Amino acid sequence: MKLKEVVLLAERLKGISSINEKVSLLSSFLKRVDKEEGKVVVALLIGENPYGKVGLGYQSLKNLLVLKESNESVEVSEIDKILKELKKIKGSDSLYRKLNILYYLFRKLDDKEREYLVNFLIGEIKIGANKGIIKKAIAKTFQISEDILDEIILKKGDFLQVIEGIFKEGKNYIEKTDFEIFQPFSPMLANIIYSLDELPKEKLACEYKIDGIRIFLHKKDKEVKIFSRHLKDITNNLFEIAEYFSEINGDFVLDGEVVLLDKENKILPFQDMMKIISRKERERFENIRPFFFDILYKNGEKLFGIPNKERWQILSKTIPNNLLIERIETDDKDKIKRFYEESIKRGNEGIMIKKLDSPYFIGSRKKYWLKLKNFYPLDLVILEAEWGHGRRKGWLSNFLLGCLNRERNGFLPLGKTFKGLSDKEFTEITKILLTKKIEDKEWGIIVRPEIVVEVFFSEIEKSPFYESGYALRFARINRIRYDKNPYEIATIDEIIRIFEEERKKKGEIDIFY
DNA sequence: CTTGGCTGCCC
DNA sequence: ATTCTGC
DNA sequence: GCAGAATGGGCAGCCAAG
Repeated sequence: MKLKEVVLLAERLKGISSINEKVSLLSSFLKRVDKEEGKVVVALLIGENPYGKVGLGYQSLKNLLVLKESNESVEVSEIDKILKELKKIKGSDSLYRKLNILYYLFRKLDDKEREYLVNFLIGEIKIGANKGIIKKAIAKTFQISEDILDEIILKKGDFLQVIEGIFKEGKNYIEKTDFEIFQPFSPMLANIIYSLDELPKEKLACEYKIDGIRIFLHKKDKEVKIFSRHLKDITNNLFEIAEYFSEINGDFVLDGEVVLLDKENKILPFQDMMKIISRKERERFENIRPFFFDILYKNGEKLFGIPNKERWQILSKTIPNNLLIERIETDDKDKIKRFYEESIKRGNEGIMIKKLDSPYFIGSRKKYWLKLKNFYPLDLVILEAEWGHGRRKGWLSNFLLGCLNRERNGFLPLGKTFKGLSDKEFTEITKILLTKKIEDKEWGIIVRPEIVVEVFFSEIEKSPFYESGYALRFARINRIRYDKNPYEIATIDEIIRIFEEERKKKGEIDIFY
């Protein structure tokens, strides 16, 4: 199979909107793909390097795009080899050596192939045929039911590994595949809600939502491995937890969240925690603290399918109780409200709300888990706006927000947001902002600070980048305040006040014993 | 040896 | 991580 | 109801350049 054929297919897929049509085109294409090439062809289509990220982004690769066009044909198996090679290159001059390999490859390609490969390497393939569509096509090609395929992918946790297995072994692969301990799987995720009125009317589990790092802890005999939300092995970053658990009875897989505590057992702010935890080498930290809320495997038995309530009971009997997340089970909305308020008071992000009878759905965001998070409103002004890309082409779609400075005669930046506006509002705000333009830039425009927007955000962080010294976390625009002028917006003193109050709240936390 | 750009990965 | 949109 | 696209702040680590 030639690379050119894959690129051509991708181009055709881009132009098709019907899912069925995409699937049948893909399916007839995949039938022509050799057993050994299956993995790399699918990898090219979904834009995921089977050997992992190679440390090259657009800035490093852009020069390869301007080479003189050629038209030799390159086999996908050659691409496969090169991807493997790139992954191995490390150390001094590595950038040069990587680009050198790519240079010899790119010399043989035409412009379309080059553009495609660059997008592939930086993880920006967008042809409207991602894993979901490929899954349907594979199911059709190999006559496997979609549900079974789903199950296998979730159990193995690695999409391309499953694709390779199916190409090489067909239906036999399906029969012998099952969940194994130490093999990470994607986390179950939650949908956001904004008010308790959105709750289903039934008895529910509510848990504190702590602002830390999601972890999966696998243990068998004395061996422990810890994985992150994106399946990275972070055992070394959390060695204290691994050591602690290796002495606990039983084999199991746990789902939880980890934070650091200061000397008074208060949770450190997210930024401070990241500074310590993400270091490769660091001193032992006594107050590293995991909280667990789920168990998916115990002593040889998989627990994905049993109800949440039962998993919680098993979890309670498996680990020391002070490592369980704070949790209540109730159908009383007032109780939930008080639980939420208490969680916020203690400096947490909010609460998780879970259906008691729901299984653990690996890797999917369904309605069985909900999250309710705290946020603040502020009126701010737009200082700059950036042109959007892709489906946002032609709109100003990313806005630098500012607050008033102390003397009330200027504005200070607090970070950007691209969230909250509908397509219609983007059209509208683009028109308005263009009338306020001071200066054209390659990336967008600088505007007179006159458009006031109401912004919701979850937290204020210290910023080493923005002039104000602060930045908003998870900012989104709630509405355009046509009624307000820029001298009525939030001041930097207000920002600092909220920041300090938040930190004080963190000081109030004491759920440890 | 220091600085700064880029990447990957936390949220 | 959040948000909106198209299917 | 879900997947996909567009894009946020900030950290450490790695490498290139000065």
